[in-house]
Amino acid sequence: MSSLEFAPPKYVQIVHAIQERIQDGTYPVGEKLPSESRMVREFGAGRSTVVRALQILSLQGWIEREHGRGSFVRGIPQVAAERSHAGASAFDASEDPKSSRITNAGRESVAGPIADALGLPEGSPAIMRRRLVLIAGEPSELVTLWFPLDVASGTDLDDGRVISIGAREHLQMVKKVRPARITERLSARLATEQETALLSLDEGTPVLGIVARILDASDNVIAVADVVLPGDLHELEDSYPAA
Amino acid sequence: MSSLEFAPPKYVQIVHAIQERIQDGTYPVGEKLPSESRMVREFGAGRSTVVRALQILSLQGWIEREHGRGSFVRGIPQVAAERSHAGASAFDASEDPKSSRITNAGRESVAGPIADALGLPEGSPAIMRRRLVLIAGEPSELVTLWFPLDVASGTDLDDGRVISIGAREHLQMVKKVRPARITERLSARLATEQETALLSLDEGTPVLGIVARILDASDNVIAVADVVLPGDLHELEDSYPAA
DNA sequence: GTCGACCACTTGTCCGGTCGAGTGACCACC
DNA sequence: GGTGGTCACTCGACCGGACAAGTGGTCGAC
Repeated sequence: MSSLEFAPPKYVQIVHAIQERIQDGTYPVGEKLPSESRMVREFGAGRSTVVRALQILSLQGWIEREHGRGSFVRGIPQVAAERSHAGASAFDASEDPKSSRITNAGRESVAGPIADALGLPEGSPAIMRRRLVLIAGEPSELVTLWFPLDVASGTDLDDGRVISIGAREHLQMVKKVRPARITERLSARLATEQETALLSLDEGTPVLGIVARILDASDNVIAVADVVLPGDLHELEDSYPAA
Repeated sequence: MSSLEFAPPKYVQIVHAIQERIQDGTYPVGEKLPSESRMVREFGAGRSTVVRALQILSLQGWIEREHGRGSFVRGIPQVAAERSHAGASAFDASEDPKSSRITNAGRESVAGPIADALGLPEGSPAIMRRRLVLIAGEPSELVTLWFPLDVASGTDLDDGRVISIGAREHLQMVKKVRPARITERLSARLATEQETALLSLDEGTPVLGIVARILDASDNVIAVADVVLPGDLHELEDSYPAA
């Protein structure tokens, strides 16, 4: 197979060329790019092809286009450091016996924020699956996944044995449900007695508590992830543009 | 002035028309949109104008385009509920005496995470501006803004009097600095003695601690916001797509 | 029933052209 | 020195055309 078969479209080639020149300093931050008509000549392309490339670079944050003035280098866009989305991670994780342990699984009654998150009345039954995440063999995080009965029926989620592919994959495979969106609530509180015991914490240790609802495309709850992160072990990071 | 002067570009009109039809059910979710050439005829536009509109709708998540098949309705994109960005809010807020009180302001030495965040050696001087946020007259949040000396010079930030427009506007006006990006670190910890006193907390109260770096377009730190949210009063919310 | 060819339809890429709107520099006039 | 007009340059919107690549249905041959 000839390498010609894999040539990206011209507009993509222009995007890449300009990105490289910004990265290697040929086009310094704050400076003006060559005009569209110069680029037309340089790249041997049509103007709208060049414009298409420039519009993509503008959308991505590499450059800024000003009507009547030209295009200016903004710089290498900082890829928004993807916030460690604790809820998503908890739901997505595979169950590796080297780094986690299923503490229990089965049918339980829901209460408080979990009942709210599942949209069930207090005391309703749901399927619960709890695991302790270990780092270097030490308890680091407690994750409890909750599933509505109808979602969990026909799966192994209520069984204490390891599902090595993890709950999400298992659910997708067996029930064909796909998560579309996740909403999280996050607070600082003191660890409960149970959490203190399972996580081997000191009495009165502050934790980050995260309750994440895992929703499908129709906004039905397919799972709730209850994540407990001891304050002295965990810090969440986030990065976003200023308005 | 004739209303014609405010007519949006044609491609924007097409975007809006299609959005409305998706919203009112004319184009149901999952169904196929009319082809490009049909739209050319309907909207009396050029094909590339129609394509431009469709590409925007695709980028926004309203539709999905498949080569050789057509365009399909995805649905009304869930606007990611903007996470309450505590760091940004803290930096942006105006200083309204009805809802906040400046507790102190002036030159201080930096230490620990604040020194790190400012990129200064331990013990270096910086300008500090602390305010207590009140809700219904009760202490609710403690915000300490830190500024490098060079950034704060020539401003009123080290003065305890109220800057009603807020630190950010003041800084932008006086020093022409513009924030471009914000990075946050967030943890659960116990309130310090000072925080306990200022916020009228019980001993040993867990708080959400947020240290936000406010960066300009060249990634220089223009401010650090140190935000303390008592756990029993505050909960952060976030919403994001599942991968 | 299966497979391949053909066809109509569809989107993807690319080109070239025109006109409008905006910017900044320069020059003439007051 | 200030103001207004002009000009060259620049990007924004829009059009039309051509060819490539992909999809799905139909039909004929085996």
